[in-house]
Amino acid sequence: MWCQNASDCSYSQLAFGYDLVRGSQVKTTPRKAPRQERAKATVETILAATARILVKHGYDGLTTNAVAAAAGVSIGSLYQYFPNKEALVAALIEDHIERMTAAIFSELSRVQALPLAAQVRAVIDLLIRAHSVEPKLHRVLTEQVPRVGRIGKILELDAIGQRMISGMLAMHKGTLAIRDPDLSAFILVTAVESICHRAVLFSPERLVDPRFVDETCLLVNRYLGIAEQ
Amino acid sequence: MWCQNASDCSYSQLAFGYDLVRGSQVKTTPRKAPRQERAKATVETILAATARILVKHGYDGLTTNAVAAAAGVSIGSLYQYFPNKEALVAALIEDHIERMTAAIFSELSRVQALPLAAQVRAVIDLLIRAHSVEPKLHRVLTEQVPRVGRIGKILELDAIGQRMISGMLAMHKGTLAIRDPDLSAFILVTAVESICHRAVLFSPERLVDPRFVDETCLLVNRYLGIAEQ
Amino acid sequence: MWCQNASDCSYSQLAFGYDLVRGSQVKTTPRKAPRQERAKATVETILAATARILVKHGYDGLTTNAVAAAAGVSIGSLYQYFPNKEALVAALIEDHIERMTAAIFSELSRVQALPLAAQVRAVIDLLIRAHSVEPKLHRVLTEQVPRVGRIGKILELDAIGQRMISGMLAMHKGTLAIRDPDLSAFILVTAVESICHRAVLFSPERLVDPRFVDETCLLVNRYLGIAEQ
Amino acid sequence: MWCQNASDCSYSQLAFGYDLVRGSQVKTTPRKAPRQERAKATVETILAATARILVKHGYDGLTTNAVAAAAGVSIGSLYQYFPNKEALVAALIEDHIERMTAAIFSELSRVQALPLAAQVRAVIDLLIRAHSVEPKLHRVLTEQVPRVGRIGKILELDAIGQRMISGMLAMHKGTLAIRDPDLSAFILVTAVESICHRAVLFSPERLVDPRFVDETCLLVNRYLGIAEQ
DNA sequence: GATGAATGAGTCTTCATTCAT
DNA sequence: GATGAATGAAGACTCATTCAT
Repeated sequence: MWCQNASDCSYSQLAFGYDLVRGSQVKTTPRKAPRQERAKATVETILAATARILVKHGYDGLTTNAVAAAAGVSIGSLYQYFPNKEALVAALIEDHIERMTAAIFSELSRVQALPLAAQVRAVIDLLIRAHSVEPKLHRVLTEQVPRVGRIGKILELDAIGQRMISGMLAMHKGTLAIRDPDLSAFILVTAVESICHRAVLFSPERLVDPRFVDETCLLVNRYLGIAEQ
Repeated sequence: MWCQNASDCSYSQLAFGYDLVRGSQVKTTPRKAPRQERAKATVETILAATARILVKHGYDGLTTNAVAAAAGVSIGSLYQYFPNKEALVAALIEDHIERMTAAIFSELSRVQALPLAAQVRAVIDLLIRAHSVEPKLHRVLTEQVPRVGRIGKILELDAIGQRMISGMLAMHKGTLAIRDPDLSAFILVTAVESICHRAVLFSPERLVDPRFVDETCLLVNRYLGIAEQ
Repeated sequence: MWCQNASDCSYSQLAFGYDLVRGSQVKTTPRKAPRQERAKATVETILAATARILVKHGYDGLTTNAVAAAAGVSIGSLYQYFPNKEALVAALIEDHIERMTAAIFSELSRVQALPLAAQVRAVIDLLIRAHSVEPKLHRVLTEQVPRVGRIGKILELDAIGQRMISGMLAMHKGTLAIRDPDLSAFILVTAVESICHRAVLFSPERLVDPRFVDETCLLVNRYLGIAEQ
Repeated sequence: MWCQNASDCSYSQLAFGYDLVRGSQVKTTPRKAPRQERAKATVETILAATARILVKHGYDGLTTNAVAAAAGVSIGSLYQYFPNKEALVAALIEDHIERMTAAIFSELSRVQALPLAAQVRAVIDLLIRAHSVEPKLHRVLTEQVPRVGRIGKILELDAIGQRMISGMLAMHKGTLAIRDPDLSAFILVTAVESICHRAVLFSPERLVDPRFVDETCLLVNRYLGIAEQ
């Protein structure tokens, strides 16, 4: 027998479930806000260095000492503002999310005035642009950092998107070929989001081809039964 | 026929750029193949322990000593079969991929005999089943281990899928409402794959709803212009 | 009279071997005396904060930054008055000793006028009161800070006491049942001091029982052959 | 005003109380027992080095790296057997207490057969011998390590002693000049224990003088009303 | 083949102290 | 005088890996 302890033994029998490694309980709130200009600059430098290292060496290559060195700052200074390593990444994520949401929401009201087909295209454009904010960093952040727990924020964004789209679908239920706005929203948001994500990160050459967006619009329009222009 | 068998679509020929962070140069090939039955069992035990720990404590909680202990094996024995830590994970990934591909390819020939609409549904079913093989482990493997480089393998599965679907679309180009089989394959595979992935990992409640698969089929059918039954 | 006043029994002349671990050579003399009223207040605040932290977090929890923060003073200001961390504790000890000795010596002249048996009781009362000055702080100071070297001062108080008592015993040698005043002083001071110390710190419930002091007097009186009243 | 926060502000008002710095919650149980002879030797060496450093540099001079170096062992080896620094000290204390109690209890039955006056002398002799086991280490352990919490063990010893003496006094209540065996036990144990403690640690020259023990016996005998031989 | 004791480079983190503003 | 940003030496602890038995 190749198994020692009785509890959830064979890995082929691993229970079905979703809570992975309970989010590290470490507090990641910044230790103190920089008051003087000098300090603000220091914090900026540190975060920039963190991003650089994250992109270049991945999460595992991220050490506080390396960050401090890359930032040209003493390790002590780093810890004046960030209580621990995760806090660095958390701050970066916070920042990144803010930029992405800004990229999206700043345009959103303008989009809502458009006819449906134009809305679809506009949203896809926005998503691509949002994913293009700092693609390399975005990739590391999404692929390697779920441990920080803070990544939940990114998932929340998806949830928000789903709710918005769901609401919108419900509004146009009469005109659209759908039954369950919620379900359709899940499918659409997931599909479009991951198409944009992968295009930006793994097939940037597709982005220059105008047919790429066209085709993605087609996917959505045909599914919803929106007349193609 | 758009794909003969699993082996000639071998992902070892694909060069899709998934290697992030200069792939750790560490050799991960098993140190020696276990000859005796006893040795084979040992290797199994070790891999099972690796999976258990990975699921329970995440990649960061994975230590060779912990694996050895959990496997009830001395650390020395572990290193007899695996040259380093990465090799453990690599072997697990290899294993996992094999199971997933097996889940898919074992049924594929049967699928190819079906009419188009039925094929779509069958493939989606297969994908869901494949993602359900070991969901927790699958999640850890996809979310936390891209560093091993070897994880690219999992993503390459997508590339295989794209080639297959692209070939299939090209074959039916006349009947389908598409222009660029390659582009459409990218869009479809990405969309469907991520829908299955997220459903299995984050919304398992959706899986029990039969409308979920229906709706995903709709997405594909409408996009391709396949008549709904 | 066996002791004129506090100052001529000054413990600065005693050389009782209490210095454990080569006494840290750090100078602990205050950096500069606060001239202005405001500065005096600052010093007070800092010392108060030091005491608070010492009591709450122990010697190991005492950090200069924490003291400054607790005192509502910048770390820079702290170093304006105290050259280093030890100096903080040293000042506190100085302070504490002064209070304890004050508690004792202020009453001493009054005590010396009493008959022997009453003197014994009065001294024991004084000791208890002295140990009760700031019991928590006293405990931290005696249990955790011998390293500062300066703490020896607290122990030297015992030596003062021994000299005083030795002198007194010598004076009454005729009437008392003792042979070696020095030896008897050592025994008595050690015994009574530790009884008071432990009662205050570990068995405060004993203090409210009047028989506690009675019994301690008995120990002394019977040993010395003083008639019980 | 020199005080910032309202809660327990002025240190002259510090509340009366006895729980000092809640005992560090760190687990100090040895990480694994050494199985091979080689390992046992390693553990011994490490503890010996710990004692040496403790005596020479005090608790604050005790660093795990220093211990490892002094033991001629890698830092890793140290951590194989001791989960943290406190564990080192805890083990040492455990050891020390065992030796002290052994020194006392091995003789105790023999003592109980003696007449009262002889018992007193015998117990005092035992206490002195117990305190002489490793005086320097004993001093560091009692003066500087209360933080480890484990020191509570030493206090427990006192409590045990008090109960024993209390019981004994109760038995002879008729012959002895005492009222409250419990109170008298507290006084006697505290007095005699600290006399032995201080004599051994600070006045070893007294130990060679036979009158020292005589006089300590006198203190006890006269207090209890035991006839001097 | 198996064992597990030993290794030590490498990380995170703290905190006393300085010094430019 | 006061401030608080910056420093960096130092210390606790981990874990992949080796190797003598």
